[in-house]
Amino acid sequence: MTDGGVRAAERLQEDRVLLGRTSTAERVAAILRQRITEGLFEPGTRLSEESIGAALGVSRNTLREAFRLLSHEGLLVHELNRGVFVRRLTADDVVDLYRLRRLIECAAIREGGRPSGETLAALRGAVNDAERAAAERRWEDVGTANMLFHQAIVELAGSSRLDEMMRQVLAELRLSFLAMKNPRAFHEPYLWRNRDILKLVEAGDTPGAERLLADYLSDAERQLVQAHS
Amino acid sequence: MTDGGVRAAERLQEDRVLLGRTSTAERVAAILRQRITEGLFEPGTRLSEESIGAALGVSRNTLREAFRLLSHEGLLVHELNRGVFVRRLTADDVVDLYRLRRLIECAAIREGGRPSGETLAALRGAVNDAERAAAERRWEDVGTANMLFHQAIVELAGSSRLDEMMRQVLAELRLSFLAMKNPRAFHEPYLWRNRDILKLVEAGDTPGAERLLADYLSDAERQLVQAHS
DNA sequence: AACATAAGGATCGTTCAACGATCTGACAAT
DNA sequence: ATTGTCAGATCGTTGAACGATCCTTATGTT
Repeated sequence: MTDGGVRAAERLQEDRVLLGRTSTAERVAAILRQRITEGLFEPGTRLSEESIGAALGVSRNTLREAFRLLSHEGLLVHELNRGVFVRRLTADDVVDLYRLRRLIECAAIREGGRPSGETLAALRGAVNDAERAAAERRWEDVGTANMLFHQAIVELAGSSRLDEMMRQVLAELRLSFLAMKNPRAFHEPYLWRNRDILKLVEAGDTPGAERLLADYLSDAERQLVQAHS
Repeated sequence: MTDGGVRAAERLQEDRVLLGRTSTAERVAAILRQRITEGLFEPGTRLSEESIGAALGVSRNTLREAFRLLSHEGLLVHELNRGVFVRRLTADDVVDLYRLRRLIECAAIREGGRPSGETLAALRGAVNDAERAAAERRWEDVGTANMLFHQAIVELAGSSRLDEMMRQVLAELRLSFLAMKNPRAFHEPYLWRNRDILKLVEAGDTPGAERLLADYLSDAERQLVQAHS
């Protein structure tokens, strides 16, 4: 094989993740995740193996695997011999989740070196997506884009495990967003604040970005805690 | 019901978690976890559904649920249509894991308020267990007790989710301990360092404890990274 | 000899049907 | 009102089955 061929083959290795086929259980989990986060299944409701399995056309065994995936994400809670339920978050849960967000996101900004081109693109893309969604009055999508922005913030640290932890925190947090009756009033203001944070990150002003981020998180926590009590 | 009866019933609610029975899949996962961390299954080996299922006398479906649990803990990696393998940690993995340990444990010490009687007992118990194991030359158990000590450190923060994250980090880290050929030389020194950290925590010297802890983690990381390259 | 192709076996992914175990709710007995 | 009992619903687990995918080996081609 030529040198060029070797180099091309090496580059292809990066595409292996794109090639990742998904099992039926994972696809089922993705569907349920979507339905839960959009509020079709309210927190506390039980997800019957039989009815959902029949509705989706998958076997009980496969559905159970999907349930287990979502339980590990924190979206469902599994009670032995009783089934799985959509998680119901308490105010304490929200406090705990925001404690983790502060810890994870601030550490990522503080200890993350120069942002790679890839994450920088992700940050800008998330802000742009949020603005576009806001312009079209799709407030749920604004929330999603905002969350992707913060996921990208964590990527600054360059730790795959930290990324995974953040993913989990945000997945749970989505449940708490369901409690906000006015999505626009809740999500829209953070759009501007994210853009401000992005500017400081781009300028290399780490302490400033961390300060803005901390304020952001405190405000969001306050709103959500109030909605959960 | 009398007032006393009501109060007693309320207190019983705290015991509900103790009542948690375990499914077969969870018990199977516990067995496999034990076997993996004690090195019976070396990193990289494939765990066949058929042979292990037959050996343990459980069906393939149940075994697959156990595999999924351990995959989420990071002990196994699942490759579609190829099966599950005992995770093989790289030097990069060790670096990442220690970055998380520093973040989690230092934050727990820094932000944790007065230690509750319960966690204080756990901290002392872990140190005592480690010393007893060392006296009896059970070096693997010394390592286990040391890890329980650091788990208790994280409990200082009082965050159930942080506890869970730490559990996961330590579970993966166990895999890296397998690479150390001399368990005594590796585990024994940390016994004294843990006792020193405990003293400072008891004395309320938070910054001092954090400093000792950071040194501890740096040294351990260095040893493990070397063993993984 | 190097490469491409094909065949075969092993293992996984998924489904299905079945039975025992457990939970829940309702009704009867005290 | 409390307790005991029972039936229905649902979960936990099993075993068998079949297609899909991967790996290895054998075969053929250049």
